[in-house]
Amino acid sequence: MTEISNAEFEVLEALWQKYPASANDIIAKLNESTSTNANGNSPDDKNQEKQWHDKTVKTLLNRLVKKQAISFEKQQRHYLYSPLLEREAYTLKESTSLIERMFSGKLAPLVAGFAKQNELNKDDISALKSLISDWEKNND
Amino acid sequence: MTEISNAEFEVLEALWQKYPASANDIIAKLNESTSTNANGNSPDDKNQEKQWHDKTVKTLLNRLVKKQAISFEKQQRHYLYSPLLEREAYTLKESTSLIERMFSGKLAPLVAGFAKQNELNKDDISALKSLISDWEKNND
DNA sequence: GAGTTAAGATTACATTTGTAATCTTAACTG
DNA sequence: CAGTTAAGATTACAAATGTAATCTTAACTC
Repeated sequence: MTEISNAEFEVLEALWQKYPASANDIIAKLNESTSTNANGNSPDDKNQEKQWHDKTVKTLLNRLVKKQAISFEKQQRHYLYSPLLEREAYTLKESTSLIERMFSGKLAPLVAGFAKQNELNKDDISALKSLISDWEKNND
Repeated sequence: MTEISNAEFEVLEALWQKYPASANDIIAKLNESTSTNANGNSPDDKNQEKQWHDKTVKTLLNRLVKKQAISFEKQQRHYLYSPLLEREAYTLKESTSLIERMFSGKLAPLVAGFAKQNELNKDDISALKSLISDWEKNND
């Protein structure tokens, strides 16, 4: 399958969150501010969430259809899109590819890089421990 | 700084392995077979290591210089290149970026994805455990 | 039913990327 | 020293990508 570009991935993300979805749903989701807006941000602050132009998103939807990453079904005047690609499958593929390319396929060096640069906190560690103990439960 | 493309990254990899290096050193390193050649592979088997054309590599070296990822010093007729970018810094940046984009910045979900698809083996687990215990030694 | 919208389709266009070929020129060679 | 060579510089060019604008036309509106 063809590669999904970064911009296409963001559109897919919006779709994965809720589907089937119309182009407008997706555009709206992409443009809704993800920042905590409940704290009196002034309108001109630096909350520069990228604004997606509707034509841009439609182009990307088209490309995703061509790449068979999403499908659509006609609904009156507009389409309802759905992902054909599962998020988990995609993220695993991308993760694997990065780890393959930069860490000879080994996960530990990636984690080690994080540790070394103090990018790990207590939560990360306990999450990892819990994953490990799960793994050990299933592989003894 | 500008982004490093995939092909550029492979050239950088060759340079990181040994530098300073001439263009020819780098081309040679890129083209040396990484597969286990000690087992009587026939010459026409499917060991299709990508062959790098020298012009291609030189273009990429040029682009890396422009992107300030590598430097060079003139040496008689040719140049000796060296990385300006550290491998660890680069891989950390890329890892962080991927984790940011697909896992909300959390490392655990990436690892969980691996675990779920049976991409983890005993070695990975013990490497992770060892990283964790190191981390805990330094953060108590 | 005629006119207006608005969805999606098609076209556009600059940049980046992969992949080289050609050009310049300093350096080796006889 | 003149000729040849080979490094790096410059140019090339198609495909992918980000980012839209324009075109078509089916569907609402009056």
